[in-house]
Formats: sequence, structure tokens, C-alpha cells
Amino acid sequence: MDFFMDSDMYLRNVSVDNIIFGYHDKELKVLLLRPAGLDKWTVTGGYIKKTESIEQAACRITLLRTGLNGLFFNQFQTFGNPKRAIDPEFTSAYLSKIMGSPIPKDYWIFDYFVSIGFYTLTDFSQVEPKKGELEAECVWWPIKELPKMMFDHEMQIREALNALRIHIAHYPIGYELLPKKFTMPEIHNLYETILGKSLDDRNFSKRLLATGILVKLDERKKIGPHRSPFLYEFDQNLYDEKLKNGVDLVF
Amino acid sequence: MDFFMDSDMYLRNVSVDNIIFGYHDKELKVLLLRPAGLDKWTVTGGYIKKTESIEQAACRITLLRTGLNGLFFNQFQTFGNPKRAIDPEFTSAYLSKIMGSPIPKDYWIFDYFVSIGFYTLTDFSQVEPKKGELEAECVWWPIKELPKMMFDHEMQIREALNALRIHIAHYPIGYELLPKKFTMPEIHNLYETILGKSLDDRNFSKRLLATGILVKLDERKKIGPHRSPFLYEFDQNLYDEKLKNGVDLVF
DNA sequence: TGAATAGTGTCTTTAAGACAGTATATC
DNA sequence: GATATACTGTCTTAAAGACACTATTCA
Repeated sequence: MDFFMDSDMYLRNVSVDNIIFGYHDKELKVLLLRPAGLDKWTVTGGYIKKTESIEQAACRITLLRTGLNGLFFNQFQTFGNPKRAIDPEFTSAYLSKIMGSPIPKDYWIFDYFVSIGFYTLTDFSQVEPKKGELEAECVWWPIKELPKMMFDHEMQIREALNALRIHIAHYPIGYELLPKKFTMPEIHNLYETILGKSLDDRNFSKRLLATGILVKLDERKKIGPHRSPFLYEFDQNLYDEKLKNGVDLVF
Repeated sequence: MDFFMDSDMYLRNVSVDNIIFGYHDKELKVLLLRPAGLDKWTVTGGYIKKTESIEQAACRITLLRTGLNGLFFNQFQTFGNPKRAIDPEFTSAYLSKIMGSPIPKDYWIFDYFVSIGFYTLTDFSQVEPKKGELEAECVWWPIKELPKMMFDHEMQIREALNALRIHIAHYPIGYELLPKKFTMPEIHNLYETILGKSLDDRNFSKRLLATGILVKLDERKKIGPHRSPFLYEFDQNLYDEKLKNGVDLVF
């Protein structure tokens, strides 16, 4: 694993945790890793190269686990306190094994790590999760049934979701999470799923259309034995402008 | 200076920058330091002890510069990219002088620092700024006429102010910035000053009173050859509850 | 009585929120 | 025609925003 072999490449005592949310078909999931030999899970994360920014580190981690570049992401909170020092269970299971020789008790890796939290959004149906050498699994977990988590990662997911909910009240969302052409019920479901509550369909479409970011197409989606919904797409210019300057969509 | 003498006390490659805002009498200021021998200024900041949390570090820095404890503060953003590597001007002016011997070019202090940004609020009339050994000055600067700043600190101040403005749209403010008893015009000025725009006095008091966080006292403030305004104080319980659960005060 | 600031009420406009019936596609 | 989902309009209520006159204190 490159970190221990090339530890001079990385900044010390600071790392990035990247909560990768995936949405598809009414389901919100989060990408988690299970280190080999443990039955606890972690969010994706990694160290920061001396030559890259923290944002570049977050993107690199996303690329590593999803194979995708250019996804929407946001910094939401930085965590740092002495209780975040490395988990003894993790230590015994890995470090000495990997390092070969016994590790001095005052080795710097035992100091605590400040962790910069980002969240990233994608459509999980487009992603083949990629585990690393040290992990047994890399899997999308439904946000409603998380497994046992290591460190403070469950809290981090909670805080990330909270930040995401605040974010979508002030900026448009969906570009990275929906197919290029989508129906009103689809984007309605997206909002309901992320916000975790049901939204009146009439008021929802009224307000969303009022923002102007949607373009109604002259085309319907065929979806079985009932009325076919119209397709929409985002007005790229308007969407980008609202992403920059904000838009009120408090539901 | 303790950092270089006891560098083992501190986390590496990560620090706290603390933008201390001060308000008094229609003026918003920020506490800045001028390192001796330079004509550029910095915000307050410091390193993080291995035994303390990032929040404790921010409070320690506040105490160091203001002598005050228990002020309101918030984390707002973390900055980190290779361009934040130590300023050569700063380096030549200080480091080698302080360290005595020549500093190896690959010494870890030349790697870039991730900086966790906090902002803190206080009433600047209550504060006697305290400079450290390495600084020539520690002074309150009006937010509207900042001097030449080092690093990315001008941007940090801008982002901190932006975060503060968003904050006061969702949480009450004033407890740390106003005297215990204050008048409606005084708190009106506070909001106008922080938001940087004028607010209709009738609508302002209507909405602020509607939150219930103010208690009107049976007492007026004597202020010269004109009508004396009533004094108010915060309803501590309501204020604390709104600080926790939020309140909408978008002006 | 003049100067300076405090204090307050109404109207208009806009947005939020509640609510239910019709339309369409397929079998 | 049965079923399943799409689609849409109106009314009520609450809040935002614009706006101007009277009250008080003191010199």
C-alpha cells in the first residue's frame, strides 16, 4: 500500500474523508469499504499528496473508488480531536503486519489525524465500486441500513447528509444524479429521497418549474401500462448560474 | 517561540486560522497581527497540540490574543493547496534567524499547511489585543479598510464574513456583541453592519420581536437631546434554543 | 421651538401550503 | 373497463416588503 511505502509523499496528520452518496431509482446509498479481516466499515478516504490540493485529493479518492471524474462534490466539515487517534483494533490488525517490524509507540502515525470531510454525488447504477488491496469489500449501502462503522464515520455520514440537505435548499441538484433526460416523477423522487420526506407533487413541480432550470421536451418516457410522463432536461446555462448564485428551493 | 522549540507538541502540516471579528458602535473590525519587520498582516492562527481538538486550538488562540474565553465561534472552511506553502518572505525574515542554523530545504515545515478556518465574535471595546513575541502589532482593523495581507488571508476574511452572514440568517446573534442591556437601534445597527446593508427599521423590529428572543425592559437608555430608547435583553432560554434549533431571520 | 432620534401600523404583493379530480397508457 | 400513474388549478393563509407620520428629549 503506497502510503506506508512512500509516506514522504503525503502530508502528515491530515487526511480526507469522502462520503460518496449514490442515488438511483428512489434509493440513496453510500459507498463503504470493509478492511480485510474486520467486520466494521469505513467511508472512502485517503491521505493528501504534498503536491495536490485537498480538493484534488478528494477527486482522486472518488476516481479511485468509482472510476469517475468530474462529479459534484462539496467540503462540509473538518473533524479533529485526540479521540480520532488511530483505532487500536485497526492498528493491531494491519500496521505491524504491513510494516514488518514493530512500530515505535511514538511513531507519528499514532498522533491523531485531522480529517477534512467532503461529500460527493453520483448515480450508483453507473458505478462499479473498486476496492483497494487492503479491503475485502467496497459496496453501496442503503443510507437507511448502515452496517457497523469504524471511527466516527457514522457521524460523518450523518453530518454529510445534513449538509447535503441544506445544500439542496439553496442550489439546484440532479445533474449528476439523473439521466440526461428525466421525468418530473423521477426528479420528484430524488428530492423526496434525499430530504427523507414526501413532497406534494403539485407544489413541487410548480416551484421547480418556476426556477426556469428545466426544459420540457416534446417527448415522453414509455413506462408500462399507464400514462407516459414527459421528459425534461436541465437548461445548462440556467442550472450553472443557479449553482453559482443560489436559488431558493426550500421544501 | 514555542512552536519551533517544541515542535513535537504539535500536529504537522495542519493549523488553525481564526478570524476574530469585533463589533462595537456600528463598526465591524477584524483582529490582525503584523509580524515584526514586515508590512503585511495576518489573521490570528496557530498550530494544534496533539492533545487538543481543533476547537480547543481555536479557543486557545482566541484566549491568547483577546484574553477572553467562551466567545461564540464557528468552523467555516478548510483551506489546503500547495500554493499555501510557506511564504518565502516570511521564511527568510524569520525561520533561519529563529532556528539559528540553516534549514534543510526538505524540512517538513516547507510542505504546505492545511488550515482549518474558524471565525470568532466579540465586542472589540472589551478587548485589549495581545501580540506575541514575533509580532510588532496586534490591532483591530475596520473590515472596510484592510491592510495588505499575507498568504490567502484576505480571501479567508471574505469567506468568514460570508459564512457569518449566512449564519445570522438562521441563528440569533448579538449575545457576545452587545452589552447585556441594549436598545433596538443598537441591535438594528449590528445587523446592518454585519450584513453590510440597511434594513427597514419597522420591519426589522417587527420580525426580531416576533422570534420571542427579546425581552423589553421597563427602562430607557439616556442618550442625549432626543427621545430615549427602551432597553431590551435576550431571553436566555429562547436564545439558546434558537441557537441550537435555528430560526429564520433572513433580512 | 428646533434638532435629533425613537417608535409604531397599514396596505399590497408574493409565496407557501393544502387540497382532488381528470387524463392517458396498457392489459 | 380496470389499473396504475401523470398531470394540473384554485383557494386560503402567512409572510415579506414598501411606506410616513407621531413621540420624546433636551438645548
